[in-house]
Amino acid sequence: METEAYEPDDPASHSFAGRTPRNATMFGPAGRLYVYRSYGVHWCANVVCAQEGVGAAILLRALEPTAGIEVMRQRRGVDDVRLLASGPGRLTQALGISDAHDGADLREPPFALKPPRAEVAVVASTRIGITRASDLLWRYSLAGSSFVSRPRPRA
DNA sequence: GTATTGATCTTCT
DNA sequence: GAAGATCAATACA
Repeated sequence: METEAYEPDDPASHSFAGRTPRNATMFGPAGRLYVYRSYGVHWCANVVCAQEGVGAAILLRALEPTAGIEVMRQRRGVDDVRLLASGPGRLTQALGISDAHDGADLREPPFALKPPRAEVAVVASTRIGITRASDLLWRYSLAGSSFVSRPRPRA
C-alpha cells in the first residue's frame, strides 16, 4: 500500500554514505530483501531494485493484510487490521521479518512476486520520518487507502 | 486531543 | 559522542 524510494545519490539513503556491512544487501542484485535495524528497536524491510553494485531500494512502509491476519494479530498484539502493518516497523513485526531474512531472494519461498490483481491509483507525496531530502515526492501510496502509516503527509 | 520522550543498534563525526 | 528511513508509552491541555 505504501512505499518509499531510496537511491545512491539520495542524502537520506543508507547507500549514500557508501557501502557498509549492514547495507551490503542494498548493493547486491535486485529482487532481494534488505533488512536493517531502525533506531535500534525496529526492523525495516526494503526491496533491492537495481543492478549489483548500485545501492538502490524500495522501503516497504505499509501493506494491507490479506492472508494470515490472525498470525499478524498474534505477533502485533492488536486487533485493528489497519494497524497491523501501517508503518515500516509494524510491517516487519507483522510479517515476522528480521535480520534472518536480510538478503533473502523474494522469488523464492516463503516469498513470491506476483503482478497486481487490478489497476490501482497511486499518489506520490513527500517522504515520512526522515530529515534530509524530505521534500522529494518519493513516497508512493494507493489513493484513499486507510492502510497507510498516515492518511496524508502533513501539508 | 496533541506533544514529548524512552528504547537501543549501526554508522558517522 | 550524536543522530537516524520508528513505535509506543507517558505527560500535558
